[in-house]
Amino acid sequence: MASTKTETPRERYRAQIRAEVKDHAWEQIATAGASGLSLNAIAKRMGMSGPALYRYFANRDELITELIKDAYRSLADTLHTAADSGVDLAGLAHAMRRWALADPHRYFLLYGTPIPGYHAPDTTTAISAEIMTVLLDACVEIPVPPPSEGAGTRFAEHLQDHRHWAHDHPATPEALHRALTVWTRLHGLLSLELAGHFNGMGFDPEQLFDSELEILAAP
Amino acid sequence: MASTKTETPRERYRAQIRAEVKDHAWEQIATAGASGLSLNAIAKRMGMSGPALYRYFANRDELITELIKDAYRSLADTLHTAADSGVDLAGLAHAMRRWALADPHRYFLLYGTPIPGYHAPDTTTAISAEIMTVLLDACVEIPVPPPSEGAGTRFAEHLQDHRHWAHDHPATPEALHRALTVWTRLHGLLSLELAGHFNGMGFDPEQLFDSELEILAAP
DNA sequence: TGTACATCAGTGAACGCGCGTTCACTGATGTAC
DNA sequence: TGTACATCAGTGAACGCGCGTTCACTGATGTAC
Repeated sequence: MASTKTETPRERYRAQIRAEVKDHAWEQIATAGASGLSLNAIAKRMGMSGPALYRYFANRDELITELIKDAYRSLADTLHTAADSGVDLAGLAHAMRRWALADPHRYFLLYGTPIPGYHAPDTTTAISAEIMTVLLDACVEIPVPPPSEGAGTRFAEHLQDHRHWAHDHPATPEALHRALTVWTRLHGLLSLELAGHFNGMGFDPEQLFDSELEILAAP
Repeated sequence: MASTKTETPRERYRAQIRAEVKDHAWEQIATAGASGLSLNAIAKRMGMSGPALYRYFANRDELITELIKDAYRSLADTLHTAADSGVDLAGLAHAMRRWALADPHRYFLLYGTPIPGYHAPDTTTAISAEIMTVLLDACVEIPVPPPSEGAGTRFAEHLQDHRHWAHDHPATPEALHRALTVWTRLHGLLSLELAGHFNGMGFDPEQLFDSELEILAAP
Protein backbone atom coordinates (compact mmCIF):
# COMPACT_ATOMS: atom_id res chain seq x y z
CA MET A 1 0.00 0.00 0.00
CA ALA A 2 3.06 2.19 0.41
CA SER A 3 2.85 5.51 2.20
CA THR A 4 -0.41 6.97 0.91
CA LYS A 5 -0.14 10.69 0.73
CA THR A 6 -3.54 11.11 2.35
CA GLU A 7 -2.31 11.07 5.94
CA THR A 8 1.17 11.53 7.22
CA PRO A 9 1.98 10.74 10.85
CA ARG A 10 2.26 14.42 11.53
CA GLU A 11 -1.18 15.09 10.15
CA ARG A 12 -2.55 12.32 12.29
CA TYR A 13 -0.91 13.86 15.33
CA ARG A 14 -2.28 17.29 14.49
CA ALA A 15 -5.80 15.94 14.12
CA GLN A 16 -5.49 14.15 17.43
CA ILE A 17 -4.42 17.27 19.30
CA ARG A 18 -7.09 19.35 17.62
CA ALA A 19 -9.68 16.83 18.79
CA GLU A 20 -8.26 16.90 22.29
CA VAL A 21 -8.44 20.68 22.36
CA LYS A 22 -12.07 20.53 21.29
CA ASP A 23 -12.86 17.99 24.00
CA HIS A 24 -11.49 20.30 26.63
CA ALA A 25 -13.34 23.18 25.04
CA TRP A 26 -16.63 21.35 25.46
CA GLU A 27 -15.84 20.61 29.08
CA GLN A 28 -15.14 24.27 29.62
CA ILE A 29 -18.31 25.36 27.87
CA ALA A 30 -20.26 23.01 30.08
CA THR A 31 -19.09 24.79 33.21
CA ALA A 32 -18.44 28.37 32.15
CA GLY A 33 -20.59 28.77 29.07
CA ALA A 34 -19.52 29.63 25.58
CA SER A 35 -18.39 33.12 26.52
CA GLY A 36 -16.06 31.69 29.15
CA LEU A 37 -14.12 29.74 26.56
CA SER A 38 -10.42 30.45 26.99
CA LEU A 39 -7.55 29.14 24.92
CA ASN A 40 -5.14 29.70 27.79
CA ALA A 41 -7.27 27.69 30.19
CA ILE A 42 -7.56 24.84 27.71
CA ALA A 43 -3.81 24.79 27.16
CA LYS A 44 -3.20 24.74 30.88
CA ARG A 45 -5.49 21.74 31.35
CA MET A 46 -3.68 19.93 28.57
CA GLY A 47 -0.35 20.57 30.22
CA MET A 48 0.78 22.91 27.49
CA SER A 49 1.61 26.55 27.41
CA GLY A 50 -0.90 29.02 26.06
CA PRO A 51 0.68 30.00 22.75
CA ALA A 52 1.08 26.35 21.78
CA LEU A 53 -2.55 26.17 20.72
CA TYR A 54 -1.95 28.74 18.03
CA ARG A 55 -0.28 25.95 16.06
CA TYR A 56 -3.70 24.30 15.85
CA PHE A 57 -6.20 27.15 15.74
CA ALA A 58 -5.63 30.58 14.25
CA ASN A 59 -7.55 32.18 17.10
CA ARG A 60 -10.42 31.82 19.51
CA ASP A 61 -13.07 32.42 16.88
CA GLU A 62 -11.82 29.62 14.69
CA LEU A 63 -12.11 27.23 17.61
CA ILE A 64 -15.68 28.34 18.27
CA THR A 65 -16.56 27.97 14.61
CA GLU A 66 -15.17 24.45 14.68
CA LEU A 67 -17.22 23.58 17.74
CA ILE A 68 -20.38 24.91 16.15
CA LYS A 69 -19.69 23.00 12.96
CA ASP A 70 -19.10 19.79 14.89
CA ALA A 71 -22.29 20.30 16.87
CA TYR A 72 -24.37 20.83 13.73
CA ARG A 73 -22.72 17.81 12.14
CA SER A 74 -23.50 15.71 15.18
CA LEU A 75 -27.15 16.71 15.20
CA ALA A 76 -27.49 16.17 11.46
CA ASP A 77 -25.91 12.73 11.75
CA THR A 78 -28.15 11.82 14.65
CA LEU A 79 -31.23 12.74 12.65
CA HIS A 80 -29.96 10.98 9.53
CA THR A 81 -29.35 7.70 11.27
CA ALA A 82 -32.72 7.98 12.99
CA ALA A 83 -34.40 8.60 9.65
CA ASP A 84 -32.52 5.76 8.01
CA SER A 85 -33.74 3.39 10.68
CA GLY A 86 -37.25 3.92 9.36
CA VAL A 87 -38.55 6.03 12.18
CA ASP A 88 -41.39 8.55 11.70
CA LEU A 89 -41.54 12.24 12.58
CA ALA A 90 -42.14 11.56 16.27
CA GLY A 91 -39.12 9.28 16.26
CA LEU A 92 -37.01 12.03 14.75
CA ALA A 93 -38.23 14.47 17.34
CA HIS A 94 -37.36 12.13 20.16
CA ALA A 95 -33.91 11.57 18.71
CA MET A 96 -33.48 15.33 18.64
CA ARG A 97 -34.63 15.64 22.25
CA ARG A 98 -32.23 12.93 23.40
CA TRP A 99 -29.44 14.70 21.52
CA ALA A 100 -30.29 17.98 23.22
CA LEU A 101 -30.60 16.51 26.71
CA ALA A 102 -27.29 14.70 26.31
CA ASP A 103 -25.49 18.03 26.22
CA PRO A 104 -27.60 21.14 26.77
CA HIS A 105 -24.68 23.51 26.28
CA ARG A 106 -24.07 22.07 22.85
CA TYR A 107 -27.71 22.72 22.00
CA PHE A 108 -27.51 26.28 23.25
CA LEU A 109 -24.33 26.89 21.30
CA LEU A 110 -26.37 26.31 18.15
CA TYR A 111 -29.80 27.64 19.06
CA GLY A 112 -29.33 29.76 22.16
CA THR A 113 -28.49 33.40 22.63
CA PRO A 114 -26.26 34.50 19.76
CA ILE A 115 -22.62 35.06 20.68
CA PRO A 116 -22.03 38.80 20.43
CA GLY A 117 -19.75 39.69 17.55
CA TYR A 118 -19.70 36.19 16.13
CA HIS A 119 -21.01 35.46 12.64
CA ALA A 120 -21.52 31.93 11.41
CA PRO A 121 -19.69 31.00 8.20
CA ASP A 122 -21.50 29.47 5.25
CA THR A 123 -20.41 25.93 6.02
CA THR A 124 -22.54 25.87 9.17
CA THR A 125 -25.64 27.21 7.46
CA ALA A 126 -25.26 24.42 4.92
CA ILE A 127 -25.43 21.77 7.63
CA SER A 128 -28.33 23.62 9.19
CA ALA A 129 -30.17 23.34 5.89
CA GLU A 130 -29.39 19.61 5.85
CA ILE A 131 -31.20 19.30 9.16
CA MET A 132 -34.27 21.01 7.76
CA THR A 133 -34.22 18.60 4.84
CA VAL A 134 -34.43 15.61 7.15
CA LEU A 135 -37.41 17.14 8.89
CA LEU A 136 -38.98 17.96 5.53
CA ASP A 137 -38.61 14.39 4.32
CA ALA A 138 -40.42 13.19 7.41
CA CYS A 139 -43.18 15.76 6.97
CA VAL A 140 -43.88 14.62 3.43
CA GLU A 141 -44.91 11.24 4.83
CA ILE A 142 -47.65 12.78 6.94
CA PRO A 143 -51.15 12.70 5.47
CA VAL A 144 -52.28 16.11 4.31
CA PRO A 145 -54.97 17.49 6.62
CA PRO A 146 -58.48 18.07 5.28
CA PRO A 147 -58.67 20.79 2.61
CA SER A 148 -57.55 23.08 5.46
CA GLU A 149 -60.38 25.41 6.26
CA GLY A 150 -58.51 28.67 5.91
CA ALA A 151 -56.39 28.60 9.02
CA GLY A 152 -52.82 28.04 7.93
CA THR A 153 -53.63 28.36 4.25
CA ARG A 154 -52.48 31.93 4.03
CA PHE A 155 -49.00 31.07 5.16
CA ALA A 156 -48.79 28.08 2.84
CA GLU A 157 -49.56 30.47 0.00
CA HIS A 158 -46.84 32.78 1.22
CA LEU A 159 -44.42 29.86 1.26
CA GLN A 160 -45.30 29.12 -2.34
CA ASP A 161 -43.13 32.11 -3.28
CA HIS A 162 -40.68 31.96 -0.41
CA ARG A 163 -39.44 28.41 -0.36
CA HIS A 164 -35.93 28.90 -1.63
CA TRP A 165 -34.63 27.78 1.78
CA ALA A 166 -35.94 24.31 0.92
CA HIS A 167 -33.71 24.41 -2.14
CA ASP A 168 -35.42 22.24 -4.71
CA HIS A 169 -37.13 19.86 -2.39
CA PRO A 170 -40.22 18.41 -4.03
CA ALA A 171 -42.55 19.09 -1.14
CA THR A 172 -45.93 20.75 -1.08
CA PRO A 173 -46.20 24.14 0.62
CA GLU A 174 -48.21 22.37 3.30
CA ALA A 175 -45.30 20.05 4.02
CA LEU A 176 -42.90 22.99 4.13
CA HIS A 177 -45.22 24.72 6.55
CA ARG A 178 -45.39 21.60 8.66
CA ALA A 179 -41.61 21.30 8.76
CA LEU A 180 -41.20 24.89 9.90
CA THR A 181 -43.83 24.34 12.55
CA VAL A 182 -42.11 21.20 13.77
CA TRP A 183 -38.86 23.07 14.05
CA THR A 184 -40.19 26.08 15.94
CA ARG A 185 -42.40 24.09 18.29
CA LEU A 186 -39.71 21.59 19.19
CA HIS A 187 -37.22 24.37 19.72
CA GLY A 188 -39.62 26.17 22.02
CA LEU A 189 -40.14 23.07 24.13
CA LEU A 190 -36.50 22.04 24.20
CA SER A 191 -34.97 25.39 24.93
CA LEU A 192 -37.37 26.13 27.76
CA GLU A 193 -36.82 22.67 29.20
CA LEU A 194 -33.03 22.84 28.92
CA ALA A 195 -32.90 26.32 30.39
CA GLY A 196 -34.79 25.02 33.41
CA HIS A 197 -37.91 27.11 32.94
CA PHE A 198 -40.14 24.11 33.60
CA ASN A 199 -38.29 23.30 36.78
CA GLY A 200 -40.57 24.54 39.51
CA MET A 201 -43.73 23.77 37.59
CA GLY A 202 -44.26 20.16 38.54
CA PHE A 203 -45.32 18.59 35.27
CA ASP A 204 -43.26 16.17 33.22
CA PRO A 205 -41.62 17.91 30.25
CA GLU A 206 -41.57 14.72 28.25
CA GLN A 207 -45.32 14.37 28.46
CA LEU A 208 -45.77 17.90 27.17
CA PHE A 209 -43.31 17.05 24.40
CA ASP A 210 -45.26 13.92 23.49
CA SER A 211 -48.50 15.82 23.53
CA GLU A 212 -47.16 18.34 21.03
CA LEU A 213 -45.86 15.52 18.86
CA GLU A 214 -49.24 13.86 18.70
CA ILE A 215 -50.76 17.10 17.54
CA LEU A 216 -48.03 17.55 14.92
CA ALA A 217 -48.34 14.03 13.56
CA ALA A 218 -52.14 13.93 13.38
CA PRO A 219 -53.38 17.45 12.81
CA MET B 1 -47.58 67.69 54.06
CA ALA B 2 -44.26 68.21 55.88
CA SER B 3 -41.28 66.11 55.02
CA THR B 4 -42.83 62.71 54.45
CA LYS B 5 -40.44 60.01 55.50
CA THR B 6 -41.10 58.11 52.28
CA GLU B 7 -38.45 59.80 50.16
CA THR B 8 -35.56 61.94 51.23
CA PRO B 9 -33.58 63.88 48.61
CA ARG B 10 -30.74 61.46 49.06
CA GLU B 11 -32.96 58.48 48.37
CA ARG B 12 -34.22 60.18 45.27
CA TYR B 13 -30.65 60.77 44.14
CA ARG B 14 -29.70 57.17 44.83
CA ALA B 15 -32.65 55.88 42.83
CA GLN B 16 -31.73 58.17 39.96
CA ILE B 17 -28.13 56.96 39.80
CA ARG B 18 -29.21 53.33 40.09
CA ALA B 19 -31.53 53.87 37.14
CA GLU B 20 -28.75 55.51 35.18
CA VAL B 21 -26.43 52.60 35.87
CA LYS B 22 -29.07 50.18 34.64
CA ASP B 23 -29.57 52.20 31.47
CA HIS B 24 -25.89 51.96 30.68
CA ALA B 25 -25.96 48.27 31.56
CA TRP B 26 -28.66 47.67 28.95
CA GLU B 27 -26.66 49.55 26.37
CA GLN B 28 -23.68 47.41 27.16
CA ILE B 29 -25.68 44.19 27.02
CA ALA B 30 -26.95 45.24 23.62
CA THR B 31 -23.45 45.36 22.21
CA ALA B 32 -21.44 42.85 24.23
CA GLY B 33 -24.09 40.49 25.55
CA ALA B 34 -24.94 39.72 29.12
CA SER B 35 -21.62 38.05 29.82
CA GLY B 36 -19.79 41.18 28.72
CA LEU B 37 -21.42 43.26 31.42
CA SER B 38 -18.74 45.14 33.35
CA LEU B 39 -19.18 47.45 36.31
CA ASN B 40 -15.93 49.21 35.51
CA ALA B 41 -16.98 49.93 31.96
CA ILE B 42 -20.33 51.29 33.10
CA ALA B 43 -18.66 53.54 35.64
CA LYS B 44 -16.27 54.83 33.03
CA ARG B 45 -19.10 55.73 30.69
CA MET B 46 -20.83 57.57 33.51
CA GLY B 47 -17.72 59.57 34.22
CA MET B 48 -17.18 57.91 37.56
CA SER B 49 -14.48 55.70 38.92
CA GLY B 50 -15.07 51.97 39.14
CA PRO B 51 -15.47 51.47 42.87
CA ALA B 52 -18.09 54.22 43.04
CA LEU B 53 -20.76 51.83 41.79
CA TYR B 54 -20.34 49.68 44.84
CA ARG B 55 -22.32 52.33 46.70
CA TYR B 56 -25.29 51.35 44.55
CA PHE B 57 -24.92 47.67 43.88
CA ALA B 58 -23.29 45.11 46.17
CA ASN B 59 -21.68 43.38 43.19
CA ARG B 60 -22.09 42.42 39.58
CA ASP B 61 -24.61 39.69 40.31
CA GLU B 62 -26.94 42.07 42.11
CA LEU B 63 -26.97 44.33 39.08
CA ILE B 64 -27.80 41.41 36.80
CA THR B 65 -30.56 40.29 39.12
CA GLU B 66 -31.99 43.79 39.05
CA LEU B 67 -31.90 43.86 35.25
CA ILE B 68 -33.66 40.52 35.03
CA LYS B 69 -36.29 41.63 37.52
CA ASP B 70 -36.91 44.83 35.57
CA ALA B 71 -37.18 42.91 32.32
CA TYR B 72 -39.73 40.49 33.76
CA ARG B 73 -41.64 43.38 35.27
CA SER B 74 -41.65 45.16 31.92
CA LEU B 75 -42.98 42.12 30.07
CA ALA B 76 -45.60 41.44 32.72
CA ASP B 77 -46.76 45.06 32.62
CA THR B 78 -46.91 45.00 28.83
CA LEU B 79 -49.11 41.92 28.89
CA HIS B 80 -51.28 43.31 31.68
CA THR B 81 -52.04 46.53 29.88
CA ALA B 82 -52.70 44.61 26.69
CA ALA B 83 -55.09 42.31 28.53
CA ASP B 84 -56.81 45.23 30.25
CA SER B 85 -57.44 46.84 26.90
CA GLY B 86 -59.74 43.95 26.09
CA VAL B 87 -57.50 42.20 23.61
CA ASP B 88 -57.72 38.44 22.97
CA LEU B 89 -55.00 35.79 23.03
CA ALA B 90 -53.67 36.79 19.61
CA GLY B 91 -53.48 40.37 20.79
CA LEU B 92 -51.48 39.31 23.81
CA ALA B 93 -49.13 37.33 21.62
CA HIS B 94 -48.55 40.27 19.34
CA ALA B 95 -47.87 42.50 22.32
CA MET B 96 -45.31 39.96 23.46
CA ARG B 97 -43.71 39.84 20.04
CA ARG B 98 -43.48 43.61 19.86
CA TRP B 99 -41.90 43.63 23.31
CA ALA B 100 -39.36 41.04 22.24
CA LEU B 101 -38.49 42.75 18.96
CA ALA B 102 -38.06 46.08 20.72
CA ASP B 103 -35.05 44.72 22.57
CA PRO B 104 -33.91 41.22 21.66
CA HIS B 105 -31.14 41.17 24.25
CA ARG B 106 -33.66 41.83 26.98
CA TYR B 107 -35.69 38.87 25.76
CA PHE B 108 -32.63 36.64 25.69
CA LEU B 109 -31.63 37.74 29.18
CA LEU B 110 -34.86 36.17 30.40
CA TYR B 111 -35.37 33.24 28.05
CA GLY B 112 -32.05 32.65 26.34
CA THR B 113 -29.04 30.57 27.27
CA PRO B 114 -28.78 30.49 31.06
CA ILE B 115 -25.96 32.59 32.50
CA PRO B 116 -23.44 30.12 33.92
CA GLY B 117 -23.27 30.25 37.67
CA TYR B 118 -26.24 32.52 38.04
CA HIS B 119 -29.36 31.46 39.89
CA ALA B 120 -32.55 33.47 39.77
CA PRO B 121 -33.93 34.57 43.12
CA ASP B 122 -37.55 33.89 44.12
CA THR B 123 -38.73 37.38 43.29
CA THR B 124 -38.15 36.82 39.59
CA THR B 125 -39.95 33.49 39.50
CA ALA B 126 -42.92 35.24 41.09
CA ILE B 127 -43.14 37.72 38.22
CA SER B 128 -42.66 34.87 35.78
CA ALA B 129 -45.69 33.17 37.31
CA GLU B 130 -47.64 36.40 36.92
CA ILE B 131 -46.93 36.28 33.20
CA MET B 132 -48.29 32.76 32.96
CA THR B 133 -51.43 33.92 34.76
CA VAL B 134 -52.12 36.54 32.12
CA LEU B 135 -51.78 33.91 29.41
CA LEU B 136 -53.99 31.56 31.38
CA ASP B 137 -56.72 34.15 31.74
CA ALA B 138 -56.72 34.62 27.99
CA CYS B 139 -56.84 30.88 27.39
CA VAL B 140 -59.91 30.47 29.55
CA GLU B 141 -61.81 32.65 27.08
CA ILE B 142 -61.13 30.27 24.22
CA PRO B 143 -63.89 27.78 23.41
CA VAL B 144 -63.01 24.27 24.45
CA PRO B 145 -62.30 22.08 21.43
CA PRO B 146 -64.56 19.10 20.69
CA PRO B 147 -64.43 16.36 23.38
CA SER B 148 -60.81 16.01 22.21
CA GLU B 149 -60.43 12.66 20.57
CA GLY B 150 -57.54 11.35 22.63
CA ALA B 151 -54.70 13.46 21.31
CA GLY B 152 -53.77 15.88 24.02
CA THR B 153 -56.06 14.30 26.58
CA ARG B 154 -53.33 12.31 28.23
CA PHE B 155 -51.35 15.41 29.08
CA ALA B 156 -54.41 17.24 30.36
CA GLU B 157 -54.92 14.34 32.73
CA HIS B 158 -51.31 14.60 33.81
CA LEU B 159 -51.83 18.30 34.48
CA GLN B 160 -54.80 17.47 36.68
CA ASP B 161 -52.28 16.39 39.33
CA HIS B 162 -49.44 18.72 38.38
CA ARG B 163 -51.00 22.13 38.23
CA HIS B 164 -49.51 23.70 41.31
CA TRP B 165 -47.60 26.14 39.09
CA ALA B 166 -50.95 27.67 38.23
CA HIS B 167 -51.38 28.31 41.94
CA ASP B 168 -55.14 28.25 42.54
CA HIS B 169 -56.22 29.48 39.16
CA PRO B 170 -59.74 28.24 38.39
CA ALA B 171 -58.93 26.93 34.94
CA THR B 172 -59.69 23.59 33.39
CA PRO B 173 -56.75 21.29 32.67
CA GLU B 174 -57.43 21.95 28.99
CA ALA B 175 -56.92 25.67 29.52
CA LEU B 176 -53.72 25.01 31.47
CA HIS B 177 -52.53 22.84 28.63
CA ARG B 178 -53.39 25.55 26.14
CA ALA B 179 -51.49 28.17 28.13
CA LEU B 180 -48.38 26.02 28.27
CA THR B 181 -48.65 25.38 24.56
CA VAL B 182 -49.01 29.06 23.82
CA TRP B 183 -45.92 29.80 25.87
CA THR B 184 -43.69 27.14 24.32
CA ARG B 185 -44.80 27.78 20.75
CA LEU B 186 -44.42 31.54 20.97
CA HIS B 187 -41.04 31.15 22.59
CA GLY B 188 -39.91 28.81 19.83
CA LEU B 189 -40.94 31.29 17.15
CA LEU B 190 -39.60 34.36 18.90
CA SER B 191 -36.25 32.99 19.97
CA LEU B 192 -35.49 31.59 16.52
CA GLU B 193 -36.54 34.84 14.89
CA LEU B 194 -34.57 37.03 17.29
CA ALA B 195 -31.49 34.86 16.99
CA GLY B 196 -31.64 35.34 13.24
CA HIS B 197 -32.26 31.71 12.35
CA PHE B 198 -34.96 32.70 9.87
CA ASN B 199 -32.69 35.20 8.19
CA GLY B 200 -31.61 33.46 5.03
CA MET B 201 -34.87 31.61 4.60
CA GLY B 202 -36.88 34.17 2.73
CA PHE B 203 -40.29 33.92 4.35
CA ASP B 204 -41.85 36.55 6.58
CA PRO B 205 -41.53 35.61 10.27
CA GLU B 206 -44.65 37.56 11.16
CA GLN B 207 -46.75 35.50 8.80
CA LEU B 208 -45.50 32.30 10.39
CA PHE B 209 -46.27 33.85 13.76
CA ASP B 210 -49.81 34.72 12.67
CA SER B 211 -50.33 31.29 11.25
CA GLU B 212 -49.43 29.69 14.58
CA LEU B 213 -51.71 32.09 16.38
CA GLU B 214 -54.68 31.18 14.22
CA ILE B 215 -54.11 27.55 15.05
CA LEU B 216 -53.82 28.31 18.74
CA ALA B 217 -56.96 30.42 18.84
CA ALA B 218 -59.17 28.06 16.85
CA PRO B 219 -57.98 24.52 17.39
C1' DT C 1 23.13 4.11 5.99
C1' DG C 2 24.55 8.46 7.11
C1' DT C 3 24.77 13.21 6.78
C1' DA C 4 22.66 18.09 5.85
C1' DC C 5 18.87 20.55 5.77
C1' DA C 6 14.02 22.01 6.29
C1' DT C 7 9.92 21.72 8.77
C1' DC C 8 7.32 21.96 12.60
C1' DA C 9 5.83 21.59 17.91
C1' DG C 10 6.24 23.75 21.91
C1' DT C 11 8.35 27.19 25.32
C1' DG C 12 8.90 31.42 27.98
C1' DA C 13 8.85 36.16 28.09
C1' DA C 14 6.46 40.02 27.02
C1' DC C 15 2.64 43.48 25.68
C1' DG C 16 -1.43 45.69 26.77
C1' DC C 17 -5.58 45.14 28.46
C1' DG C 18 -9.67 44.73 31.50
C1' DC C 19 -11.89 42.62 35.19
C1' DG C 20 -14.13 42.47 40.27
C1' DT C 21 -13.34 43.98 44.54
C1' DT C 22 -11.20 46.04 49.05
C1' DC C 23 -9.49 49.86 51.49
C1' DA C 24 -8.17 54.20 53.50
C1' DC C 25 -9.26 58.54 52.62
C1' DT C 26 -11.36 63.45 51.18
C1' DG C 27 -15.40 66.42 50.71
C1' DA C 28 -19.81 67.35 50.55
C1' DT C 29 -24.42 66.85 52.40
C1' DG C 30 -27.59 66.33 55.82
C1' DT C 31 -29.03 66.26 61.15
C1' DA C 32 -29.39 67.67 66.11
C1' DC C 33 -29.09 70.87 69.56
C1' DT D 1 -29.09 80.87 63.05
C1' DG D 2 -25.00 78.76 64.02
C1' DT D 3 -22.13 75.25 65.45
C1' DA D 4 -20.75 70.04 66.09
C1' DC D 5 -21.30 65.86 64.52
C1' DA D 6 -22.69 61.89 61.67
C1' DT D 7 -23.67 60.16 57.29
C1' DC D 8 -22.73 59.24 52.84
C1' DA D 9 -20.73 59.81 47.71
C1' DG D 10 -16.89 59.36 45.27
C1' DT D 11 -11.67 58.93 44.56
C1' DG D 12 -7.24 56.72 43.72
C1' DA D 13 -4.23 53.19 44.73
C1' DA D 14 -3.72 48.58 45.10
C1' DC D 15 -4.35 43.29 44.80
C1' DG D 16 -4.53 39.34 42.12
C1' DC D 17 -6.15 37.57 38.30
C1' DG D 18 -6.87 36.03 33.50
C1' DC D 19 -7.27 37.07 28.83
C1' DG D 20 -5.69 36.94 23.50
C1' DT D 21 -1.91 37.29 20.93
C1' DT D 22 3.14 38.18 19.15
C1' DC D 23 7.80 36.95 19.00
C1' DA D 24 12.33 34.98 19.16
C1' DC D 25 13.98 30.84 20.26
C1' DT D 26 15.12 25.54 21.34
C1' DG D 27 14.52 20.70 20.12
C1' DA D 28 12.62 17.20 17.98
C1' DT D 29 10.87 15.11 13.80
C1' DG D 30 10.79 14.33 9.20
C1' DT D 31 13.03 14.64 4.13
C1' DA D 32 16.57 14.48 0.36
C1' DC D 33 20.70 13.06 -1.41
